[in-house]
Amino acid sequence: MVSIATWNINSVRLRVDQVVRFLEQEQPDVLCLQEIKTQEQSFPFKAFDALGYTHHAVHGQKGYHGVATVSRIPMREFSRHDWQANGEARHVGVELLDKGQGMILENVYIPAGGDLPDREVNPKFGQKLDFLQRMTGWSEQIDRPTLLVGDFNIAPLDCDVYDHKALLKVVSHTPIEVEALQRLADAHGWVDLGRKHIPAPERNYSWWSYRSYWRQKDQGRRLDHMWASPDLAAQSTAHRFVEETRKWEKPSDHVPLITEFAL
DNA sequence: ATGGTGGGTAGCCCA
Repeated sequence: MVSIATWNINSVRLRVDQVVRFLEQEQPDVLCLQEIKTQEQSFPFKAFDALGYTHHAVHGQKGYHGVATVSRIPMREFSRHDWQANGEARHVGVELLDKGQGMILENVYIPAGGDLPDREVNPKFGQKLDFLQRMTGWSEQIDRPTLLVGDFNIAPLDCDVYDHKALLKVVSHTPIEVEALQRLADAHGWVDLGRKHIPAPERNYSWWSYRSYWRQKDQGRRLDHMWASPDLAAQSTAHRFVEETRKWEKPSDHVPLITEFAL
C-alpha cells in the first residue's frame, strides 16, 4: 500500500507543529504541501527528517505561494513548471523510486484568481484561466501513471459548495472556471478520486474562508483535489478528508486529503 | 450580507 496526502498549509513555518502532528497521526508515505510561503533555504527540513521524511522537493519563493513534496519513499524531482511564466512557485513534480515505483506525483497550486470573474477588469482571473489552459496542453502529453494533486481553487460540482446558486458569480465556482477545469480533466482522462470515493452529492468540503467563521455555518467549498490517470485510479482503495485539523489551534483554512493505493 | 480574517512582509500584497 502507498498513501499520498495533500494539504494547503498556509505557511509551513508557522504550522510546522501541525504538520508533524498530522504526519505522526496519519503516517502517509508522501505529503504534498501548497502555500508553504517560504524560500527553499528557510524550509523546515529538520522537522521532516526527524520523522523519516528524508526525501524533499521544494519549489518555494519568498512570502507567497510555494509548493513542496516530502516523502519517506525514495523519490527524485521530476518536473517544475511555471505556467504563468512570471516566476511564481506553483508546481513541482516527483517520481517515486521504491514503493510505488514509476508513479509520477504532480503537486500544483492553481492561482486563486482574484475577486471579479472577468479577465478584462481582473487580470488575475485571466491568468487563472490561462494557467488551466497550459496545464490542459501539458495533460494531453502525459503518458505515465500520474497523480495530480493540490489546491485547484475551483469547486466544480454543484454539491462542492454550500450554495450553488449563490456562488455562480463567485470566483472558484463560476461556469467559465468549471468548464476550463473540465477541459483539463478531459485532456488526460483524469479521474477525480474525491468523487470516486465520496460520490456526489455527499458533502466533502476541503476549505472554509477565515472570513466566514463568525457565521457559525458550514460554508465550505471543495477546492482541493486528487486526480489520477485512469489505470492508477483503478488502484485507489481509500480516500478521506482529515477534517479534524480544523479544530486544532490556528488551523489552515484548508484540510488535508489522503488517498491509499494498492501498489 | 460587499464586510469580514489570516499570513508574510516592510512600508501592502495575496488569499
